[in-house]
Amino acid sequence: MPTVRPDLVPDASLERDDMEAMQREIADAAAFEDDFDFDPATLGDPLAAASSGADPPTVVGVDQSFLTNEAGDQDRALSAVVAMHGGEVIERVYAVTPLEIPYIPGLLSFREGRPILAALEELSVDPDLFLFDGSGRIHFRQAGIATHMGVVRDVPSIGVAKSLLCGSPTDDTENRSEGTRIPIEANSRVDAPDGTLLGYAVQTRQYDSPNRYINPLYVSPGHRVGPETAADAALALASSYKLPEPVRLADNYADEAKRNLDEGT
DNA sequence: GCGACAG
DNA sequence: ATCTTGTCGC
Repeated sequence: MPTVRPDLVPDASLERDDMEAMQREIADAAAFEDDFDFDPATLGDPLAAASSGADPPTVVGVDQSFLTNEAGDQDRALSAVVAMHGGEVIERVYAVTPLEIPYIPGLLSFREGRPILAALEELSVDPDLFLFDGSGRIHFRQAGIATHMGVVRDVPSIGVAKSLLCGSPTDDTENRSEGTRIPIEANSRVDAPDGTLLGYAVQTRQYDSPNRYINPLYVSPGHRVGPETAADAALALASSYKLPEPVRLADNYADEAKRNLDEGT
């Protein structure tokens, strides 16, 4: 899994304008349609995959936690990576790297991209698909963190966000039933023609009760995955929880590794 | 000037 | 993201 586009590796020392210019380049280089080798039908049920003889893809979830120094400032990012194959965790790695810039909406990958790439260096298995905690094409310049990382490594990737950065749902997304997907289209805030399909609000889980409900996930193509497949994958990989299993476990692992480091200090 | 804003 | 107890509902 080499870095195919070293020229697009996020550089936190760039000026804002240059970061945005790079994001437009990334969006140009990205493929927002299916282009992968594995059979997407094998994503959900490992049993079906096994009996069909198809080899399920190695799916890698990525998430971050943050470490603070003595002064109480967030100065390091901890990137956690969990690799799964046929529903089983086959590898977990993490990396800690210094943080260079604050969180700025739209420029997340310039804050978290380096730590993520550092963690991916530690990974020994070959990923077939990345799942990131954040947006892909649902982004002002169609280059969210899932798109950025996917293009740099040229690995199919999907963005899974818990809230909507930009774009507009074509319908009410509140309190929908499990399995529902509502299109998210480009609006005036997005660098794409109005109405361009950017992704979906996907309801992976829902309660039965009438007086409480779960919010949807905002799923979008990162690279080499179309919007339908991105939504399909999120639904197939979410078993008992709202988040798809690879990202949920990466989430847990990021917290666990952080706790272990804090205790040793 | 006002509003919106992944993690 | 992170700081955090209790509390509501199944």
